[in-house]
Amino acid sequence: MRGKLQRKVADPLDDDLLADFKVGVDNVIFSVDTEQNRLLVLLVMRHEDPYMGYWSLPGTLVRQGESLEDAAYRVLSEKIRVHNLYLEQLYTFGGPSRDPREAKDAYGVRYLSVSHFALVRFAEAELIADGVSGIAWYPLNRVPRLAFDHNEILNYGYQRLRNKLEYSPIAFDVLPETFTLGDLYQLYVTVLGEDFSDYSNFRARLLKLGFLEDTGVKTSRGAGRPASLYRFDAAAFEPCKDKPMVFI
Amino acid sequence: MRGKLQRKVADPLDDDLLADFKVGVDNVIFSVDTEQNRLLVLLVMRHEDPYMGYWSLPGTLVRQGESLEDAAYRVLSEKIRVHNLYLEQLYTFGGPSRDPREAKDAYGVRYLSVSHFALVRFAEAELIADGVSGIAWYPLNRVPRLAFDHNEILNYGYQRLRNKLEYSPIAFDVLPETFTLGDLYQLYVTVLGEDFSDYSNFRARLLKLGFLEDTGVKTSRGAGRPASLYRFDAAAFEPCKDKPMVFI
DNA sequence: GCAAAAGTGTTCCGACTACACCCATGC
DNA sequence: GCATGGGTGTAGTCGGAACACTTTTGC
Repeated sequence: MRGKLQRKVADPLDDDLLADFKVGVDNVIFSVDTEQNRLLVLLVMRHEDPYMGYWSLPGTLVRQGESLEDAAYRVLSEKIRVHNLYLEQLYTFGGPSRDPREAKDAYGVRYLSVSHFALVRFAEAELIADGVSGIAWYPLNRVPRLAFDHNEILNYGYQRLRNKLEYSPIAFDVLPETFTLGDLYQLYVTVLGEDFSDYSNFRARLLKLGFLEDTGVKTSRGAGRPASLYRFDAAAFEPCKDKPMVFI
Repeated sequence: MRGKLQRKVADPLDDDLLADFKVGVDNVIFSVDTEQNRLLVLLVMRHEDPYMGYWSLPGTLVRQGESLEDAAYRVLSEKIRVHNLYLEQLYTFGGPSRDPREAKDAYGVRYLSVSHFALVRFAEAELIADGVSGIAWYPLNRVPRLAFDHNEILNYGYQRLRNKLEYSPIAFDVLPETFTLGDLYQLYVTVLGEDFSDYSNFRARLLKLGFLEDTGVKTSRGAGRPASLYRFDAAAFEPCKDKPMVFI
């Protein structure tokens, strides 16, 4: 049972010293409601101990044969129906005793959380209500005390969101196929804050980068001059890849 | 045995579906040999299957009661004696079948690697030879095919090193208490490449930032004008924190 | 003196800031 | 007309790139 193959380190070490882990995936799922200028995060209500009655990040335990990323996508698809999204791994939280269940377990099973960060298109995202479990978009500034260390994970995810938005084209993963520069600006303002940049400078900078294609089609939304619809040109963006591109 | 507390997801799910994990920590440990202008990574030779005879990143399995970070520091301290270093979590690699041992195990135990990235002071680092296991600094451009997915992890770590060096003051964690601006420049050139910046511009930029304190002491190394020894002033750096500081 | 390395200064140019201003629509 | 939002232009400024130049040492 405990043959040579079971040993990894050079000096023979009893397997009993090693921790056994259940690995969970917790997702920080963001969405931007451009109508109301709000940055939202998806939370679910827990109906089991520990932390029964607390809101938490949507998560799951990783199954056999399932990759971490697959698990992250599964959590997401169990909670919302959405086509356009960006998802990446965030950080792994794995200190002992971050999960109260550890103490109760004679064999010292540890619970580790590989957190992921996602940005989804709000207009398109349809929450899946399974009858019992609560699920809701929370404005970021009204998030309550969450289960486990999920507040910490959420903060970490928020930092990542801001960085990604500044240095990567993830906004286009979450905007419609065509969009106005006003839409794009709104998205940035909602996440980064009102004073991150002047609109006309933002506009000039982005157009100069050359990967936004003007479709020529105009759209009118209520009062004001109709806006051009633009399209993100992935091919034209290629050269900008790797290069730090700053929207600040 | 499988009571209510054992269940996490809303719909009852058999625990047998969940994967059991052993969690490993693999470290990408970098060091800069400024004498020879080489970027080095620490590798150890494997003496067990799988991948017996291959070089690999130094790693270990996480023990009971041990945090991920603790495990990372333990690996490091088992391989080298060093006082000054920077260490942070890198990424978690956890796809199924990334470790050949998984297939042989009837219970489908998975091996997950929480990789860490470290930068240590080369002059001070003393390798710990334990008699049997090979251990060596490899120049980054001469790294062979490594065990597992360690080449991929190494690449990921190298990207992180470059980013950190550009945006964080980690260089000062790994330089002596006092150093010349030439030393600092050498470090940057070795990691980022010859053409990352002109020396005098690099110099002017850093001095203007105001967190390098001139000790007044001069040092002469062979020919050439003696250089001032500088000290990193952590207090003066505080305001620069968070702000993106670019050395490019 | 000469080479080598440290340190200073200067010019050019592109990029970002902060506005002012024109354009096209709904009402 | 006028409010509203889209779109363009410009003057001032800051900072980085490139490179010339000076200073201080060893030999």
